[in-house]
Amino acid sequence: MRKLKTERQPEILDAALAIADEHGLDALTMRAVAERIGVTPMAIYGYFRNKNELLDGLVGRLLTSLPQALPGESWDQRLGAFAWATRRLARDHPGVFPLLFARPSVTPDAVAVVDLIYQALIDAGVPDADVPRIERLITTFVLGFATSEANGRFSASGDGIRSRRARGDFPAHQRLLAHLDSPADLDAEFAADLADLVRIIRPV
Amino acid sequence: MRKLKTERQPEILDAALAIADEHGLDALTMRAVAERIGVTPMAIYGYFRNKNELLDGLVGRLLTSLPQALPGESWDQRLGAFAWATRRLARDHPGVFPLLFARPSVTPDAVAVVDLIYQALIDAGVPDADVPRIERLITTFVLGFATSEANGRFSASGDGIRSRRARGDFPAHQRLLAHLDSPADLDAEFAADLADLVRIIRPV
DNA sequence: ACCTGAACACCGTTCAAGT
DNA sequence: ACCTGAACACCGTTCAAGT
Repeated sequence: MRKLKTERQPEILDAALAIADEHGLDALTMRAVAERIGVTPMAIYGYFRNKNELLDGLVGRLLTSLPQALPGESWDQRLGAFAWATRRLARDHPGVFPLLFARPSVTPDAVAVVDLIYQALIDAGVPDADVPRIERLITTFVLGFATSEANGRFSASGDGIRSRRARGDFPAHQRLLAHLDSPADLDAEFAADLADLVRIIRPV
Repeated sequence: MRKLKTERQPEILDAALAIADEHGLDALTMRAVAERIGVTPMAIYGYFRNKNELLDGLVGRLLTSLPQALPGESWDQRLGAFAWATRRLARDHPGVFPLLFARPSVTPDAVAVVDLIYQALIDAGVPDADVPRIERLITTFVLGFATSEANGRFSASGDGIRSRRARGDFPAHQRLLAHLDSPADLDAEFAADLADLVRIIRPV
């Protein structure tokens, strides 16, 4: 198992991210990355053992770009900052973002993010024994929401499609017709969801 | 745009699902599917326009296998049935399940599932205007939880890895050490999460 | 009406060689 | 120490042909 070079790793990840952002995840090939940094495909293998490790590197890159906690912020401010930053990440990098769900992240970058959330929950008064569960609850939702947006899972149901389906034997759709095709202000929806989730956390 | 044959579609989807279940999503190639049903790769293209449509078919197959609502069940029974069935689906088909997040599902199968949840929320007393948002909130979490499990996002943090990371500058991890490596009874955790979410729904 | 065969333009990755 | 060139074993998909 040869030792990997690290010098040009950031440059390679930059190129990979740019390709995915511009042309989608499918266009992210070793050959394309190589061409972008002006090198032969095989040169990449000096820096990443294979494509999977390159994708892991990309996930790490996304995670480190999340904001650190600022001193003096309240726990719900810190939680909100994390949530909104995550969502913005998905909007900025819709091609790569879903990888966060696919690859279990135990890199130091990932742990740092988790630690931030743990601390916020502790400060909120969540019992120690419940903190890890609530952390998974929150991040699962936030990641899921952001991934849904990145993949178009929400927007595809707007735009008249769903209401057109409302005939037939979908009685609840029929009843809710007036509420189905709103242009879906996802900012407001996300804010409302976060408020609901915080109600779970907040000590009674 | 030639008309597709439909006769052998179920047979093809069965084969595709079996391959993904047995050898993972990466092994699901047109060539492998063809071989499994004893046909040339090009024969598949008579039934699915391309590989993407075959994957869409697979998603549809998963959705239709979710249980219908039984008459006489309370709204939280119906919601719970959906949630647990979804999670079992992810355990039975970890390779394909994450596709549910990737592909916006507006097929009749998908709408049927959504309609079931809409009705449960209506019965729970959620105001009509809030029902679509709460539906997205619930399904995003349930799908996210099940996908996390299927992808090993949760289990990878158990098994000592996380606690080993707890040194260094991760103070919250340090404090929670005793609670980090529990073998993670995910059944109990999922149940607790659902109970918390139902508290959002249940009218005060 | 349904399927096959051969071919094309790609992949990720290996190995041995070059400077 | 770092990179290249050629090759291998795959992909999805096209087109024209077979029965």
